[in-house]
Amino acid sequence: MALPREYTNQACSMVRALEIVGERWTLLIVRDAVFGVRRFSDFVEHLGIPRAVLTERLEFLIGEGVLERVPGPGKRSEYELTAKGRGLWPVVRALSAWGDEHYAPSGRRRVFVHADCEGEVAESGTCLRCGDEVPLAETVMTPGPGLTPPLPENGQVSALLARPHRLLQPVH
Amino acid sequence: MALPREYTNQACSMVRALEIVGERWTLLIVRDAVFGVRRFSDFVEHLGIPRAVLTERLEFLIGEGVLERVPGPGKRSEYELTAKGRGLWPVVRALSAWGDEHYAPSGRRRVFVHADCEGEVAESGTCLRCGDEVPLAETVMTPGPGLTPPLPENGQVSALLARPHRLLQPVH
DNA sequence: ACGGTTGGTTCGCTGAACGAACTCTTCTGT
DNA sequence: ACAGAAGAGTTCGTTCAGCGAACCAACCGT
Repeated sequence: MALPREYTNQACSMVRALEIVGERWTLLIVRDAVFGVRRFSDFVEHLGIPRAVLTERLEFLIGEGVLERVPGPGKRSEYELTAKGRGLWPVVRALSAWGDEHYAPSGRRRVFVHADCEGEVAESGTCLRCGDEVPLAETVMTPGPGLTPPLPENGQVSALLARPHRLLQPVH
Repeated sequence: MALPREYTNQACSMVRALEIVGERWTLLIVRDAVFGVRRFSDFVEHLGIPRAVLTERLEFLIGEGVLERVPGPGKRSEYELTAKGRGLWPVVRALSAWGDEHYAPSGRRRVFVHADCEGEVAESGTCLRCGDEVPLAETVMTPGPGLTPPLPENGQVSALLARPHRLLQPVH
């Protein structure tokens, strides 16, 4: 390919979007960030991504303004979604919904709930009870009937992420 | 990687979804199919995808039940979205919307309209005028202010796709 | 009969992903 | 204060998917 992530010069916004988040691992990193993962080693553990690839992707996403590096406890850096990155939530939700519908034989794996009113968040992003558009920070992830409990060998990040929790809330 | 499109064994539906449509080119093929592209040569022309890769992707998507091969005029085969494939429309819409928002300096490139009532289709997939969920086949793509008119050297498929038309309607 | 179009296949090349090992810094426990 | 562990990457050799140009076979209009 001419340049790594370049597609053709199409006048299409989806092409632009895919040039940012269309590479292997990238959307999974964004999803994990939405779910509260913030540390390098937690991404490595949870995703099984090669460390060099993770380094490159984080750098790239920071450069594109999807993530930003923030100082964590100690001098450790953590990675946090920007507003632009949080704007990818509908993409993550739509993909998860499609996967749930076609590849979850024993029912949905995750159900998202509006924290304020406890209504379920529909695929469109609105609350089925109150009808409002549910912002990311007011969305609670709850395990659905199809979610197999995480095995110990999948590491503790998996276990933490499988517990009901508010999105964007750091797992640690 | 262990297997080509395998990620780790995560109990996550988005991972499953990405194993199907997460590879380079795959979502662009789906988008083109939504926009009415049906022929091998049209995909090649419009996407600039290597023919061998297109062959492999089409085969894979058929195997996964996202596309199906239908006989076209002559003995030519064409590729058509299945119901499962049409279910990816929210993903395409969400990605396009994000791209439009962040990478379209002179305004949105494409605006989707509800054919029946002429209301605009929001990012959530509902019609802003009548409030209904707009099915794919009743959605009309119209060029937005940010759409640069396709150049002749981009081929005639680009030109056809830039004209207002109903989604899923074959371009030829 | 035959030149063009369509729908692929073949093939050598290159670059990205892989994973295991290594480095450097910062905590933590004693 | 010091040893060891953990965190956050870097380095490196291998492998494999994507690339593009060329090739091929069937069909189509004339």
